[in-house]
Amino acid sequence: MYFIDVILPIPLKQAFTYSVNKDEAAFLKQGMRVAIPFGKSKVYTGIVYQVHDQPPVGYETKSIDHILDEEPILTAIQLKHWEWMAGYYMCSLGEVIKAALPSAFLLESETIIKLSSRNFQEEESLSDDEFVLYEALQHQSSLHINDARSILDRKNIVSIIQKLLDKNIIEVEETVYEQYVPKLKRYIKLSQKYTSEENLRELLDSLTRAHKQREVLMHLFMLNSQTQKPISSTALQKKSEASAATLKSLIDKGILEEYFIQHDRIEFTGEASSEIKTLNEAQTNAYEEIKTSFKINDVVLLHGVTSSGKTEIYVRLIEEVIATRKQVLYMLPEIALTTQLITRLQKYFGEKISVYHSKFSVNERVEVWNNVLSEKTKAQVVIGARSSLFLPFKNLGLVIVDEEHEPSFKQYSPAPRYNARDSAIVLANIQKSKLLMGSATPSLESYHNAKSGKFGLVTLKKRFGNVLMPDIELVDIKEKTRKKQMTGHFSDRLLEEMREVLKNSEQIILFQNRRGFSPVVECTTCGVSPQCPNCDVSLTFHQHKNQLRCHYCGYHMAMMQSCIACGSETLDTKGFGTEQIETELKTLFPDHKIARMDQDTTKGKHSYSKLIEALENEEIDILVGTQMLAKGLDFRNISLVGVMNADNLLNFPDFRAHERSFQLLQQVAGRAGRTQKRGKVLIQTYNPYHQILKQVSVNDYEGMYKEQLEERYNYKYPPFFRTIKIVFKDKNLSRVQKASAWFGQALEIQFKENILGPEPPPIGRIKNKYIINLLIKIPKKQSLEKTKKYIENVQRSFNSIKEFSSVRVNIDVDNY
DNA sequence: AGCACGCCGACT
DNA sequence: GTCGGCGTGCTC
Repeated sequence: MYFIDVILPIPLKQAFTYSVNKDEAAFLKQGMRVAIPFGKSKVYTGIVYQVHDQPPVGYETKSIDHILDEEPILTAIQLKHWEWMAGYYMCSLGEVIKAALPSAFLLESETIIKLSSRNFQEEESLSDDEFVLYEALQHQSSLHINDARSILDRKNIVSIIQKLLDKNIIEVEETVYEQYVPKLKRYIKLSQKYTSEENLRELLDSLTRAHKQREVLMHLFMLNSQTQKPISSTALQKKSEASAATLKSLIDKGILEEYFIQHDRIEFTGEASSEIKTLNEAQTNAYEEIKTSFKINDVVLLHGVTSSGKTEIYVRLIEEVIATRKQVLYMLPEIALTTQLITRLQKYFGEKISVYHSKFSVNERVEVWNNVLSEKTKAQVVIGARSSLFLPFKNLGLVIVDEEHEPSFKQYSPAPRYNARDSAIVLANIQKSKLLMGSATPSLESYHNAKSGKFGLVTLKKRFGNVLMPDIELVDIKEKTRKKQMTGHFSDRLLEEMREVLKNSEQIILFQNRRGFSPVVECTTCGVSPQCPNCDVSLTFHQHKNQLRCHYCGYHMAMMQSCIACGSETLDTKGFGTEQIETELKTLFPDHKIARMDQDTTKGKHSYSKLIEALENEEIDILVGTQMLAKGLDFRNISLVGVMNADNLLNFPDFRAHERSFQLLQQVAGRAGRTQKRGKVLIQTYNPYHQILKQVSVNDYEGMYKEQLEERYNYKYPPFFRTIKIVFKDKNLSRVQKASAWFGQALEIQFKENILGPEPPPIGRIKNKYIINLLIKIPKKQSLEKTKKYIENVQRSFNSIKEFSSVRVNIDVDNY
């Protein structure tokens, strides 16, 4: 007897054992996919973990459905990395697999209903619904379970299907199908029998009356003489201006033959056109320093101010690594994966670059995956978002984590709640590869690691081409309001600068860290503002649709005319967002082109790049936007950046709020003046004496670092303490309170004062679930391993308490 | 996580 | 009386 242990993409920690026959056992290897029956009626895709001959005790094994792969689709090294992730982030290996594999690899079964082969006569014995289904099956040979649902227009159809099954009228089948469909491209060639000159002449003579067809043939010959490559049907059609019908009739006559070749969906056809730029002195120094540092450090942090030309240094390093035939992973936050950067890299590396991120279709992802797995040159350099660290690299030489400080490298939900930057360090270590992280504003942890000698540190202080750092000015809007020098949300200083810039026909970016028109609607009579029925938040007003929306659950309703509570029509909007700034701008500068960039205006697939393009072509004078503006955009002609209100950043209830504000403001400021002229940045605030704002205005990263580090030390936060957050959710408030209190007490026995909470987060209810948090602070000298073990034990006891069985518990390791 | 099984209230 | 709501427990 032979068995395989299979990992399923579900949050269960154990592997499942299935029986296989001798041939299967000989064929199967770790990392192949198998379709297996699971539970009463499901078929899942599992990953083979181990093939062995030890029968399990205590249960009967099922046998597998079928094998899905010829070769393993993942490597032993990957599994090792994933197991580390599962252990470190306290989740199941299955959850890691679910996040790691392109969804096209993980098939699930679907129920198909068919008419039974047996003849059935007594139609009158059927109920109405049964008869409708029966009749539908007379016309269609098989039905999808969802089809059946829509035919009957009801949710629960299982009972009806069950009855039909009992009466032997229908049969059901579970089918699994491969989602990945290779893309085939059609090519045309002349049929074999016309290769001889004689036959060919005869053929052409016979076509004297069919002008169109003759034309097509002539063009085919022409194309054939021009290139050795196969002629695609689309190219031929285009050249000869023939219709698909003409082509088809030639094929039908047997004159032409069609054939298909499998193609990758994403293909870069251009050549590497640009020479890699020569580095300036500062860059060369940094480059040399990185290389020296790599000799003793596996991880190096490159701290380079905005637009100091970090990318060129990366390019040089990548070039060097791929020359040794090794693979390179270049990770970026999702938002920075703009076409701008990709085209730039393609110009250097041509078709050696593959892109991998969530905007790509499942099929495209499978192709990149397979190319990496088989070490194709076209995937020698992969540029991608956080999930690209799951790709099956075999021979990784360099990992670059750009914009290392970006919060989007951390996945919060669902599990695995991993930090891609940290996981990449482990990946590089397993792969014996070097890792370079870069940022203009490194995260405190990374900078601390570099300062304390754990990472190498290389600094780049000058902007490229000796462009000056922007001139940053703080504007006190409290005083401006008092002196009545505000027009809407614009101070006289900001307007003054804006006019100046527009006069010189240069461009302006305005930054407002809040989307929507105005977050809150409030009744000035009774003070009530409309709340989301499912979450503990106020609804926000969106002008263009004239509706109120919840950002957490998507609930929306039409904007009301009068207050729901008191009925008076004294509704006012409080706070302000990008949409309102845009509206104000239109009245202030009616002759200028104004655009807005936020989640609402960049929903469409190309809307983002369209906006960027319009900005580059200087079709936009003023761009208003959110966070998005701060990430990796590179514009020539922006000479003024305005921050509408810096305070709502600073007042965020999080231990990183100050660090984040500094980073964000620095990044936004970095958008200004990327050419010779010195850029101007105006930051409007109610509190111009805030330390962080002062530090931003004089570019004092070092000062910010020192001060924040001290605060972290005093308040026991990273990098001095690690934290693990445990989140409890339930739709019953008192039940979560009780459950979290129980859990908290159990932890306190061991960790004493290092347990914070349980306490509800600022938003205590989302999607009708009440939330309570518990935070564990772990001193450096306390073993992380043992701490997690202890938490696991507590959780085990917790799970055995029936009263708490409905409470969801999420554990988030390094929840920052 | 799904998903079936089982028990209890609102209706054709 | 059934339909369909959700709590409970299991999956090799």
